[in-house]
Amino acid sequence: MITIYDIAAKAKVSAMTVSRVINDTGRISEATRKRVKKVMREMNYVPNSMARSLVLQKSKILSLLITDITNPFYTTVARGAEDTAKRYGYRLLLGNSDEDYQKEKDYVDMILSTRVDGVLFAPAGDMSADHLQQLQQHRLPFVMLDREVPGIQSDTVLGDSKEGTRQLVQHLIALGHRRIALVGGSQDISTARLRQTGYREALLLGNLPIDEELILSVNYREFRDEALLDRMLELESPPTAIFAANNFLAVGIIASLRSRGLSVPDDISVVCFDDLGIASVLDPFLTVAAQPAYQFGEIGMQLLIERIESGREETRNVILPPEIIVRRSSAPPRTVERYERS
Amino acid sequence: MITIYDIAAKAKVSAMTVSRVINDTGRISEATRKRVKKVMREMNYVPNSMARSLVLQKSKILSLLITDITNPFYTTVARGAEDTAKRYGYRLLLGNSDEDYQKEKDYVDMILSTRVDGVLFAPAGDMSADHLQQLQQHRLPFVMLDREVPGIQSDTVLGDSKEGTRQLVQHLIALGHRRIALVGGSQDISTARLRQTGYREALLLGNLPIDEELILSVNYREFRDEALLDRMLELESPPTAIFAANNFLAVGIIASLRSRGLSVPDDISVVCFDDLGIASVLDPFLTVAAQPAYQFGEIGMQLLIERIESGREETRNVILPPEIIVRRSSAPPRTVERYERS
DNA sequence: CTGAAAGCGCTAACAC
DNA sequence: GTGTTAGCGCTTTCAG
Repeated sequence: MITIYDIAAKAKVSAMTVSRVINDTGRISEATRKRVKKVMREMNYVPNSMARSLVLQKSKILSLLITDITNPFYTTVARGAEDTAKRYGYRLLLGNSDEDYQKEKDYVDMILSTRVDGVLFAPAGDMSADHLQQLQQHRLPFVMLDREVPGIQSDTVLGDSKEGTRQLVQHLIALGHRRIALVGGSQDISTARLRQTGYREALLLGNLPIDEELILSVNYREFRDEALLDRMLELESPPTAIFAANNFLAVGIIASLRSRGLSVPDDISVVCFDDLGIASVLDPFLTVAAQPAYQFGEIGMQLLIERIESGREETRNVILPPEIIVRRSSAPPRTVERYERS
Repeated sequence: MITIYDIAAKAKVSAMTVSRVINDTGRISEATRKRVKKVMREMNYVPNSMARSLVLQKSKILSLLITDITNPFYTTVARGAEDTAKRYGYRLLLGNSDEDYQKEKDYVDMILSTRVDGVLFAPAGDMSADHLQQLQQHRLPFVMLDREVPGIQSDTVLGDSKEGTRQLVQHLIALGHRRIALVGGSQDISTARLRQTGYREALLLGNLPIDEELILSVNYREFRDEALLDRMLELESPPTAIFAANNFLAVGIIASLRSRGLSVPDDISVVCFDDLGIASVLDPFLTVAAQPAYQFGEIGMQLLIERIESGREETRNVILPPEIIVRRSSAPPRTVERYERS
């Protein structure tokens, strides 16, 4: 491995001079600078950023920890984060917690030992508090992304789950739906809670009763609760519409419904939070509350980097509103349809 | 920052002993081991992996460089790579070249200076040879992913572009299509070349003439060549089917066709390489040659790690065959349909 | 404008 | 079983 000493020897200067050339610091005569640069090129020298990090006590590495790298929402977040990190000269260490607290913990340990300069952190849920506190204990700056965690104070970039859900459910009500189900996420995730709250508020505002039998809490990542869905569909008065708390749930539910011979939206409407990426271009089908995912990543990174570099102390909390996009998956319920036609 | 010396002092041992406890090396009495561990816990000590890397001359960091983090194919590759890296105790540095040689170069420099142990590398194209050679010069192990680069010898994990394309085009021919267009990628990308070759072979095998007017080479990442498409559609004898060289192109083309009032597959069939992730669950529409993306990432990582850890010298080349999935976007051409019905 | 010495946090090699 | 010494590649500080 070639070091600055090799360069120094060949260029007949000291290691310090080489260092100064690399970092453009201090005064150096144009002659030696040129000579050193030439030698570096000839020897294919690449500075060792690990060694640099060790003495500088900063790594120029940031970590992005997300919960599902396969979900188009987080994929786009990652793109925003990556672009922005690169623009500011940071490298990006990627972590995927899979909504799993244990994996998340492993990553936090790894992040700490890597001495990254900061973390853009999408928590798996409320129990991530332990992990976040660990970061705080080590004075490692972080920005919480997409979800907040009770008891943890930090910069945040969040959507507006309650408001988006309210609008989506009100859209269903306006279409004439009276029996609207909620398939939400685990209640230890802030967005899942807020989406349930938004749902309840919308029903209240619409003077509709809240039926606990129409409320499900399942795993965010994948819908496989066929039995629960069955039970709901076999109720005396089954739902005519379903609000799914995220895109993956919606897709799973629609697949389930279809396998039962039910059609969306003819038999039942489905709407959800978060858009579907390329799927929506091919087939604009799902009515959604689309969130500006790229900006989640971009703004999150900017807050993080700014905090690292400026040492800002006050926390900043950004809320990015969703956009309701009405498409074919939501339609009036059958009964109303018949009624209006008659 | 807490170091092993702090731990050593408090536990009344030498730094070396602490190091041995951390790494589980050498013989240590159970008593001191316990004492040291206790102190480490009390002081919230986390080893500094940078310092460790510096002396060990290996970082336990691998780099994943892909060309489009937004494409479901690479997203799934990333998931396979990430899972596997984690399983073997490696961290993952993420890079996104955007099919851009300059960005790719920036990442290669960054990778080199980070002293990662290896790279899983999806090259932007043939001109990535420079970058790959740079890696070789520095003896940095890498595995080429998805695309090969002429003149570069290394482990590879590739699909079978020619064969997949041949099958897809033969499927179109079997449906009765005689005028089949190719919308392919830039010819400095190995998969784009092979897909064009497969296309030509299929036509030859089907005794169909090759019409250069039906062959387009555009940017892989996004279809925005409306004028070229227009020209093709206005030919005296326009295509009744289009083979798109990847998923994003297919989606772009379908959107374009629809904006012209053309329906897929009623007016024109479209098939492509690579599936669409969640989009295919929601709406199984596109006929595709689906590649096992997760395995691209998983096997690529395994080859890389094995090469790093075993020092294997011979190169290994894995080919993962695609699976043809016939769906609604391909149907017999109108004329034939009429003919068969009469 | 350039250099020498010291140290970032850790571990390999060698004592005892 | 445990400790000492030296050094990984770099930059800071202080001299000159």
